[in-house]
Amino acid sequence: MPVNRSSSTNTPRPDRRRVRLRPQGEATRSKLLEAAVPVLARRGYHAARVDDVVRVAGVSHGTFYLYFANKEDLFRALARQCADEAAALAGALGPVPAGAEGQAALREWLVVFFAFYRRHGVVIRAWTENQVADRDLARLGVTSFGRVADALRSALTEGPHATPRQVELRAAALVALVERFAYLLTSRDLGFDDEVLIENLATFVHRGFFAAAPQRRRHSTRRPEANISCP
Amino acid sequence: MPVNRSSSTNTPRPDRRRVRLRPQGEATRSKLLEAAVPVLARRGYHAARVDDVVRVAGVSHGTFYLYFANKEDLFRALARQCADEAAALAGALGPVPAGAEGQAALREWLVVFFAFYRRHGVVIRAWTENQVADRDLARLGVTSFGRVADALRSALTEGPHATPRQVELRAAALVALVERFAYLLTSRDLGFDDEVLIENLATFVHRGFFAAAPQRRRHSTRRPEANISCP
Amino acid sequence: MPVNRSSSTNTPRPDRRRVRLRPQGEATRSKLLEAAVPVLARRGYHAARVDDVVRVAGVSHGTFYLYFANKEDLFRALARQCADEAAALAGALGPVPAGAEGQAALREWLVVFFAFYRRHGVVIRAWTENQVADRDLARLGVTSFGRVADALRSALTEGPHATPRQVELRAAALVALVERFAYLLTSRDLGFDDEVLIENLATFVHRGFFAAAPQRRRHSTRRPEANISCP
Amino acid sequence: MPVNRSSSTNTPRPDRRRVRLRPQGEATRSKLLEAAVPVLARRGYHAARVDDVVRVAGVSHGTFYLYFANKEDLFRALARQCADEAAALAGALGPVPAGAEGQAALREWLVVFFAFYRRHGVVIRAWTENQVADRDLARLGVTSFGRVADALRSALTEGPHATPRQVELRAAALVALVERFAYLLTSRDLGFDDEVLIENLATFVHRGFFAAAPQRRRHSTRRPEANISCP
DNA sequence: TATGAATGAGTGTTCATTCAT
DNA sequence: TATGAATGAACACTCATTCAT
Repeated sequence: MPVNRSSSTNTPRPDRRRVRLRPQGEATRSKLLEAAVPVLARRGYHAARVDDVVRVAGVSHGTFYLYFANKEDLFRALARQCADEAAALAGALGPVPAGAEGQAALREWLVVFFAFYRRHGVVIRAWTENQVADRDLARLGVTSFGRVADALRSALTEGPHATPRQVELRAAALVALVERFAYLLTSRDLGFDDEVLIENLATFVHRGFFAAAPQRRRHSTRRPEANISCP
Repeated sequence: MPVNRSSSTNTPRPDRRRVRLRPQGEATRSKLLEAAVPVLARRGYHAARVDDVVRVAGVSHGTFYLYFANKEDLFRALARQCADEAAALAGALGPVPAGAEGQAALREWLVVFFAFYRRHGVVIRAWTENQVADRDLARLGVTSFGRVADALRSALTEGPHATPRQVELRAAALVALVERFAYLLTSRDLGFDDEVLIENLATFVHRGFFAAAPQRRRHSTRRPEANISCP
Repeated sequence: MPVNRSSSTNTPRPDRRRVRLRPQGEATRSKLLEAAVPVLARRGYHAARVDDVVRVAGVSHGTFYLYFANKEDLFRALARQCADEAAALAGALGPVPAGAEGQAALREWLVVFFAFYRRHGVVIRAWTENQVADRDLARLGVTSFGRVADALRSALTEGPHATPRQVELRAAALVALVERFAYLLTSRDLGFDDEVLIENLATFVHRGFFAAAPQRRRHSTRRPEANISCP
Repeated sequence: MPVNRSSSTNTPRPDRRRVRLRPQGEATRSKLLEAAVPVLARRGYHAARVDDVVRVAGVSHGTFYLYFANKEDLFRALARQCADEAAALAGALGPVPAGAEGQAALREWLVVFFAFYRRHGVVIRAWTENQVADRDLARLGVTSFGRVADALRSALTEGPHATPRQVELRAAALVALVERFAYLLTSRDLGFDDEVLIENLATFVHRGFFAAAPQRRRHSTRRPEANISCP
């Protein structure tokens, strides 16, 4: 397995890439970007081969290097897309009040998050698992994911006794939980229906993290089948 | 990875591995196993090079193949170790009652779990992320991790309205949460002190998952610094 | 020979070989095929190194694997060429009557056979000596060589008392004899001139195998130098 | 495949081999020699691994080098055994008169030859196919086989018009024929019964090569099933 | 803009041989 | 005399990248 010869500090090599792309070029570039997603998803970043991407995209081997300096550059482009969407995602989470409308808002956001994860899972995992050698790229990941964490943090109801530290940790726990569920949902079949899972997760997370103060449950009238009763 | 790329009916390869090992051989095998952990941790399974392992172990390249048929076989051995410890880990979690002693028990178990994760993180991640091509190996992972999830499940207080399905999902959430925190704790510096993190996580998880029924908090007298107040 | 030593269910290797070749590619492929002949002839199949083949062909190491999946695949390609020519060879042997024209026909065929052997000796020997592990390949050998044997068999004059079994055995003897002489002729210097050897062999074989019925020799008028008198 | 690092012109390296062997050592040496035969037969000289020999012999890896300087040395020892038996074999062929007793004598000798070939086939083939790099070893082969050819030659009835050259060629043909049949008989199943094959071959060869002068066959009374009628 | 061809450093694996016990 | 352990050069094969057309 030839080692990744192109590191973060690349010697500037003759870059044949066009700066401005005509429609056809843009289309090819998109095809490659599209093709990269399933390939990376299936094999992971390290094991993904340019050859696979190229075959899926239906272009020749050489064409790849017309649009990307190297494998990492492709990943960088994908990461930039991901970062953009992550910013949008962070912005999409408004206040999550304690009531039923808060839970609904949370559920909607989770739906968006899962869709986001379904597309960018590889990149996200490469970020969350330190697989990225490139400094700038890693920073981009931290920033992007941090933004989402920030959004969650500011949405979290800070209990009266919660220190910033505690809120931070709760936000981290929440991100971890949501990310991991997204991973499980998208990668392997958990045996749970998507709808049900999201509904339950929303309930669960809303109660556990966003409810202003837990009420003593007395007369539950919800269908017990479809939801997780928060303990 | 030069894969027995070869053909239909090749001459059988001989497997020179020792069956019974003397102390010296056993020591070398252990050295290799030990050496593999940091290498795999640093590079991941696919990118880990046998060369690195043997360099860390301080043995020659050929020696490796005296003890393992190939890279995957080394991984298999590591996985078996991991599976054994996972079984022990699952057995180590007794009942987690609702009170303070329950939280203490949970914290102790988390300490053990984190130590376990620190050693076997690579294997666990390879399992949880489907990086393992080998069927049996994957099954071993599912089994092992499932055992831990089972232990958690049976320790979970099943609320009056909780269906088995819900308990299952809660167990999954719990495993995901704990595993992810272990990952974060062991791989990158979260900026949290281990002790504090574990203490907080124990509190957090205990309240969220194991408390029989949440009481309306009124006058919290705990040091707010050291704990996360469960919402 | 790094054999797909690997394990149960490996990631499928991709086979980057070109399907349709342009003239340049076709030329390179031919170069490799050509180069393989002397290399295999000199070292035999097992000891032949890909490195030698590419050095002789004057291409890089990687190029080899652009056209052949592995060493065995190269051999397979060579074998297919050989099989094709063997079929032609079998077809080239018409009836071999008892007279002088029969002997001449036989001699011509021997010339062709020897040329055939000179090119495909390695493959043929690998076949006749069971060096081929691949089932299909071995079958191809049996078929090809069998075809030649069949041609000889049907050309053999079946004496009045010859059972099919006997004819079959005689054909086998004939093939063995001719093959072995071809081997001796092409591989080491027997000290005989090619022309003379072939002429003698033709005479010898014709008399021994194809003459309708041996006549009592009385007054031989042939030049004793150039021929073997059949006993 | 590590190349054969020990050539014909070996640098004299510390030879730990005992000069005089005690009974136990002699026994081990014999075990190795015995074990080498099937291993070489199955894999051929180049592909035979010391490891296989050692496993079959049931001794340790290091023990091998107590008795043989290297793989080639083992082969040399085997070759010397073969050469000795070849000499005996050559001596065993007395005159082969034209009559029935001549044919019987020939058959007996063929039986011995086939047994000889069954044991030493690998060595013989390595000789006849120039697989031996060592000069002296190759010469030993030529000598040994030549001795057998000489025996056949001197046994051949030299027809009135046969020049020495012709006799030589006939002897070569005879050796080639017999050797190849021995190979076919011992290595793969021809579908012929051994007994029948030898009987037929004896008849065939005797008529073709040793009969003083062929008589015009008129009233054959032989069972046509069991024999090949010489053409 | 696109392509098929070529490259070669890198990596996994084998196996003859040596060595310490 | 015997052994298990260790070695490392040699070899098969991969794949990111460059290039000529």
